Formats: sequence, C-alpha cells, structure tokens
Amino acid sequence: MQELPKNLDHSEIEARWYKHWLEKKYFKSVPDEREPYTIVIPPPNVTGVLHMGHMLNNTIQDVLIRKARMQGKNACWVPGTDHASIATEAKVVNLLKEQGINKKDITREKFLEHAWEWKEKYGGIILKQLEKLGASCDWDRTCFTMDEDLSEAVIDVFIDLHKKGKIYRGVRMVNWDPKGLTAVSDEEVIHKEVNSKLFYVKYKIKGTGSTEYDVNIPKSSSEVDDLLSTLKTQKTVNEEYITIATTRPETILGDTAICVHPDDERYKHLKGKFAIVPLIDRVVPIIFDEYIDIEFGTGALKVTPAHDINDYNLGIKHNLEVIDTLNPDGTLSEKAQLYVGEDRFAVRKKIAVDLEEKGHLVKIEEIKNKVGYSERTDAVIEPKLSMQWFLKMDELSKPALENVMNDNIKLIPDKFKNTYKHWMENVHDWCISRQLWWGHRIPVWYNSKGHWVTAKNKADALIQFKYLADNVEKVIIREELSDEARVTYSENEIYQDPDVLDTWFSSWLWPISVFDGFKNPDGADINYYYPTNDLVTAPEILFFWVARMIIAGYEYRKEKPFSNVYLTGIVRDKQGRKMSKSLGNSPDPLDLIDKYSADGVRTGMLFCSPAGNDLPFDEKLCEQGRNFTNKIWNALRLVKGWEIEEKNNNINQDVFVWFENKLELLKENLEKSYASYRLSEALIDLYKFTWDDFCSWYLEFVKPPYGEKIDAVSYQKTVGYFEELMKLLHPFMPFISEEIYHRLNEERTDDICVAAYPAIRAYDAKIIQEGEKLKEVISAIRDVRNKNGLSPKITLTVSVQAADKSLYNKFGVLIEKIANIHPMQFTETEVANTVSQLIQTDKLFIETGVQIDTESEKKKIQDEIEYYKGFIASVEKKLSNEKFVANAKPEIIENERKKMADGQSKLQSLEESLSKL
RNA sequence: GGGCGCAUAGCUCAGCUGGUUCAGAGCACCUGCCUUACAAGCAGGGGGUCCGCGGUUCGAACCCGUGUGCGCCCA
Repeated sequence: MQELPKNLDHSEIEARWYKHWLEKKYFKSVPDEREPYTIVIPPPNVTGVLHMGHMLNNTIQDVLIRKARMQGKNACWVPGTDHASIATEAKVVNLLKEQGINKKDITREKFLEHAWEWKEKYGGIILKQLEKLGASCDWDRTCFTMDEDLSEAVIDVFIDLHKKGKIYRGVRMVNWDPKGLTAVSDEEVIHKEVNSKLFYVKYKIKGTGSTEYDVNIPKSSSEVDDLLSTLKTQKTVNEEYITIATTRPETILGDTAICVHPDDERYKHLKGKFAIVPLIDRVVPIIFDEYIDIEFGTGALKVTPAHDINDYNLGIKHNLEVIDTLNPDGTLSEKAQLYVGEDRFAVRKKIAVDLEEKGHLVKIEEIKNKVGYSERTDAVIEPKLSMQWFLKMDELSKPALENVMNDNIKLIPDKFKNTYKHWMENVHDWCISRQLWWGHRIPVWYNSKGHWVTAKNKADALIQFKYLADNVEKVIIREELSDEARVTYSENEIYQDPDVLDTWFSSWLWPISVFDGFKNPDGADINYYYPTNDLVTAPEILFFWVARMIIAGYEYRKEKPFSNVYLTGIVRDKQGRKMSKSLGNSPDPLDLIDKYSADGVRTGMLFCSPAGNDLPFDEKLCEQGRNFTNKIWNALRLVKGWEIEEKNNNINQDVFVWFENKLELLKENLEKSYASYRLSEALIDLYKFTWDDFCSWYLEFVKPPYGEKIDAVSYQKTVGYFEELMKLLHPFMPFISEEIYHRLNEERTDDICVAAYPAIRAYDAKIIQEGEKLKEVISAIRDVRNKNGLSPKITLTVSVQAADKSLYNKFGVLIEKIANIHPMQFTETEVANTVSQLIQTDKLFIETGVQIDTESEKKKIQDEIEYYKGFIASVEKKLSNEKFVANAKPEIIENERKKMADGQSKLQSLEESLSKL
C-alpha cells in the first residue's frame, strides 16, 4: 500500500485530469443517434477577464452539462466570446493613446488592424481561465461574434429585416461626449451629485401687458438707462409672466414650448396662450401634460426637445419644433442665434447676466442634482439628437412573449415572468446603431444626395442603386424628374454608413449562428442541437439578450432557442455591493482556485446560490468547499489504509442494508432538486450525506478495531459506495471525484467523467428510520459521556428498556464499538443510580460511575414532563374539536391520534423515572 | 412616478399542497478532545415575538388586507 499525503495537492490533479479529459475528447460532441443536451455559453466580453459572476455562471453550466454527459446524453457546451464594441474599442483607443496614437489621426482600416491584433493577443484569456474552473466545453466549437460566418449572419439578418420593413432610420437622443466627439452608452455615463444653480426665469405671456409706453425715444446712453430703470420698476397692470426653473439657462435658446400640468390651478387660464422666449423673442405655445411634477420648481417646465430626452418625448407628443442649438464640440450653433461659437458653460454664465439685465431672472437657488459625466473624458454628457437605425419590435416580440407566458420556455425562478411580461408588453424599438468602428459595419450605402440602399458590399450596393435609379425613372416618368430625386451612383460617389451594429445585434443570433444555422439552415448541427436545452445567465440581461434571442429564434427558426432559462443571482460582496472591476471589491477567481482548489471554489459558489437570488460572496464558502475536498481525501486515506482479510463474517450486513437505502433516498432527493434546478440544495444534500452519513457514520461502523483487518466483503462494499458517491459528486467536483475514482481502483482504465450516472432504485423508509434511531441511541450515550466529563476511553455500562428489541439485537455490537460500552443488557424496570435517556419510547440507563446529581436529573425529567403534558393537552384539544375531526383529512387525524399515544407513553415513562429517583 | 420582489437563529438561506414530537440546515459561537483518515478535524451544546397589526380557518412561518423597512427593473 502506498503512503498517501495528508492533504491533496489540488493543482497537480487539476492540471493532470483536465489534460486527460481533453486528450480523450470527452467534451467533444458531434451529432449522433443519442439524445442531445445542449448549452450555449453566454459569450463573455472578449476584453474580459474572469470575474466572480462568470465563476458562478459557468460552474452551474458545467454541473448541468457534466450530469447530462454521465446520463448518456450527447452533451454539447459551446464556448465563445462576443466582440463587445464599446468596451473593446475603448481598450484599443487607450492602448493606442499610450503609444502616442490618436484614433482621430488614423484611418478606420488601420484602427481595425490594431483592434484585431489586440483581440488575437488577449481575446482568448477568459476561455483559458474557464479551463481552470474545469469547464467541460467543446473547445473545437469555440466561436467569436466577429468570426466570418457569424458576421455574415449578422449582415444578412440586417438586410433581411430591412427588406421585411422592420428596420428603419430615425432620430434619437444619445449620450454625447463633446470632448470625445462620440456617442457613449448609458453604461459609460457616470452620474455624480454636484452643486448646481437653479435659475428661475420669467417668460412673458404673449398678448399681455401694454406695449404702448408713453416715452420719448432716448437720445443718449444716460436716457437709455433712465428708460430701462423706468421699465423695470413699472408694473403694467395686465402684463403677465410665467416663471420656469432650470439648471441649464443656455438651453433657453432652443426652447419651443412651456409645459404645465393640466390640473395645476395656477396655469389653467393659460390654455391656448403663447409665451415669449426671453432674449430671442421666439413665440412658443403653452402646452399641458401630466408628465409635469407640480411640486418641482414653479410647476412650469421649459421644453427644449433637442437637448433633453424627456423634453424630446414631449416634443413628439405635442408636435413641437426641434431646435438643436449645440455643435458637436459643445459650443453654440448658428441656430442658437446668440453666443454662437461660444462654449456652453461660458454661455451659461453670460446668459444669466443678460437675463438679469433684461429683467427676466427672478431668482437663483443653490441645489444639488445629478449630472452625467463621460467615463472616458470626464466631460459633462450632452443629450443630443442623432440619426440612428432602429428595429421595430412590436410584431417581432409577440411570439417571444407568448411562449414564455405559456411556459414553452421556462424562466427559473418563474418570478421573472412578471418582469419579462412587463417589458415585452412595453417594448421599445431597438436602437441598433453605434458610433464606433469595432463591430459589424451597417450594410447601408449612401449616395451624395442621401439616397440609400442596403447591400452586403459595394458591388452589390451599386447594383441596388442602379435598380433604384431605374425604378425612380419609371415611376416618375410622366413628370419632370427633379435633380434632387434623380438617383445617382458611381464607384466614387457612394459610401458605407460609418456606424456599426450594437453588439447584442450579433449575440441575439448566437444559439443559431454557433450551429451555422443561417448559412446552412438545414445543416446537421442546427437540426440536431437546436433548440438548445438550458441557458444560464444573469437577470440583468434578460431583456438585452435573452428576450432578443427568443425573438430571433422564432423569426429565423420558427422555434424557441432554449427550453429553460436559469437566471443566476448577482455576486455581491459582504457589504451587499455588486462585485465589479471599478469598485475593486472582487477577489481574483484564479487566486481563489489556487488557494482553495477548483472543486472548492465551485462548491463554495454553489453552497449559497439558489436560482435568482443574489449571492453574498464570502471567501469562507470556498474554504468550506476546500475543507470538503480534504474530508473526502481523508476518507480515501482511511479506506486505502485498511488491510484486507479474505473472510466473510457478515458482520456489517445490516449496516450495508441501512446505507444502501439511505443512498437511494439521497439519489431520489438529488433528482428532485435537479429537476427543479435547485443545484444548491442538491449540493448541500451531497455534502451532508458524504460528511455525515458516509464519513461520520458508515465508515465508523465498518472501520475495523485498531490493529485488525477488514473483511473483503466490507471492503468491496465500501469501495463500491465510495465510487457511487463520487459519481454523484462529479458534476459539482469533477477533479477530486475523478482522482478518488482512480485511487479506489488503480487498475481501472475508464474515467468517471463519462461514467454512467447511478440509477435510482427503491428504498425502504422503515430501514432508514431505524438507522436514524440507531444514531440517536449512540448520540444519547455520547451526550451523557460529554455532560459528565467522562473520557471516551472509559467503557460505560448501559441497560436498555425497550418494547421492541430488534434494533438492539441487530446493532448491539455496533453500538458497543462506537459508543465504547460494555455489552448492552435489557431491563424491564428502572435501573437505580443511572442517568436515563429517552429515545422515542425506549429508555437507556447509563452508569456513569460517578455520583448522580439527583436534583438536576429530577429537574431535567420534570421539564420534559411539563413539555409532554402541554403537548398532550394541545393534541387533545385538537381531537376534541368537532370541526377539526369533521374537516381535517383522515390521515391527519390518524396522525394526531398517534401523536397522542406516543406522548402519553412517554409521559408515563418519564413519570416512572421520576418516581424512582 | 410606474412595475416587481424580499423580510425566518449572530450571518446566509431552506421550509414545495396550511396539518409530523415543526420552527430547520450550513457557517459562526460555547464546552470538551492533538481518539492510530482528517485540528482544513472529532464529540456534544446553546440560540428564534418566523418584521408589526388586523383578518380568513378547527388549525397560519405559509392564504388575504394593511403598515414599516430593504432591494431590483423601467421612466
């Protein structure tokens, strides 16, 4: 027998087994006659490094896929990454900046070269890290959203949806970074609370107040001043103003309405009236909308549709003019009329002075408000209107809603159905364009007049243009074709849209495109693997990604992309904050694996993560996982340390029966947990079973006394159980289970990774109950030993009073061994000077060899008597309640009767003990 | 502002159709052990107004209403 080290070197076995599995191609999947079980990975960001969220997410996927593989299904887990336009482009821009290269100074082609170079160098890191976790992906199938085939699918889908009339061009408010001269996504805007000024500005109501001042035309500047002061102080009787509050007075120049709440008594009389914008005298309507917060400011809002998203929406609703008063660099444009070319913040100061001078400024308040800053340039974000591409969602989303609501696609946990429904019923059109270079370039071509066609490439675009031109000519043949309408095109004239598509516009095709389902819609792969089985992802992208995959699935395959969506929780730190790179509160997963082993971290993550619930991460959980691997390892050391003797004394026969039944019960429970995706529960059951039932009870039962050998039957049985346990554990702890499996039988050539998952057989609940009672008896004796400060080395004398003696006949020898007692004796009466323990209806009398503290023993028994008296009374009350007897189910009444009988029997027994003391 | 969810031991959570000697697990804690697999361990133990209030019911941690406190999503 070889000497096994006290602790297991996990990094050695992890490297060795992962390599072995790869060599054996266990993770590889090709279509065959077996039932497929498929998962597509939520493609991590190609710039990403593994974080705790990935750990959780991929551990869950690996558990599911490994179990399916062992169950004989054709398990296929497709890995890959997405190109993450925004994040990657930002990374590359920064990298170039470090090299002294400014994105603006190089061509698009050159930039993309750098980007690809970057991707080739760093893009695979996260997938390599997944291997460390033990992820059993089919690496041969690794995909990237910008791979040739996947890209083609994206472009084809754009063109197809455009043909179907689902894609259109429209104006939208974006987060504009005036310093970086680009739109940024919502995620890249940092909202900071700052001290601001709230300017109260009054606008005159048109048609009020006298314009017929009886004054002379001023002839000198001093006369002008006089006149102004006169006008300022002079209150014209019927002159009326409406006062608004704003933090951004420079946007007044773009105002096209004043809005108030329809229920606001202060302004009801202004219906149908107009206001005059100060300084530029633009006449704008006063509109009424329930959007207005009556309490805020004056209850009147200036509406600037070009520079605020809410104002923009009001503008659409009330058909307002949109006046964009800003240039891309944050200076005021010609349309502002005043301060043209000056910076927005300089103008804010100036305009305040000018408004004051003209008598429009009522007051200024200091307030705190939130202002968005660009994550990259720290410039104040400017909401800005720009032309974008949109996908119409109303029709497309219908099957996606329906098939989730009818559970054709199950969300786990199903509480997310509500959220999903709410979103899908209020779905907005999807803005699919991004002002970036890295990504799939929009397949739209323009001519110099702004006519456009969708086409896969320039040659195709020219053909499209020709077709368009010919048809325009035909349609307009009778009239003179205006120069503007005449479609022109030439190699040099036409150019492609500079924008790229949203990254989700490629990842929504993922479950189809990874199986080549667009180019090869009737291919072997797509037909076999689609629809996939389970998708494991985070609830935060339920809409961004999951819903859109479902939409694409029904649009392009007329079929769901997956049957179950397991929504994981968010991994949080101890303070409840989401773990994130920017907060720096996330441990490095690879360090954790190093410290606690992959198995340890996997179980640590799963110990505490029911589906859909946040996971308050604590490194202690990984430690617990590691300790679990250590426990298993040491169980192996024990078993491997036994010397075997070729004899069969049947000594442990009843132990085997108990353990086998208990094992079947465990398997049944595991199956229930798996079926409802309660992986955490399955793992905890396995943990408890392995630690308690197997290690603490079973192994102690069959362990031969010191210096003795074990009989061959007990050894074989033990090895068999151990192997079966390892199979059950393998999906959760792939490395140690494989290692143990081989250590238990060093000649074996098969691997647990592809071993058959144990089948469930029937069990006898009575046998299990008997086992539990046996444990109780042993624990009771240990308890007495502990409470009386008796060393485990002292052999105690125990008598038992029991109506049914079978348990003691069966397991007496075992109890004697485990609890270190002399052979048990049966008794019909109380045994004097002993400590008694009540086990169900049996009574143990334990001689401690020390003087019994009668008083405390009495107290203990009296307390129990009190408890049972109360208990019996409550049961009695129930049983004497006519309504209970009339309404409750028969088995429940029967159970109450049994409770009553048991309670009475115990009470009697306790009273007997008391009287003997 | 609209929608959704949560509240059970010090912590994290189970408690599946309202009914077991039903209030449970893991961790943490306390006591005793370096017992020849494991101190990353062994044996034992204490600990709860099931958030408050009201209701339905023979019976409520569980169902309904309401209050409070948290969280998330959308605007």
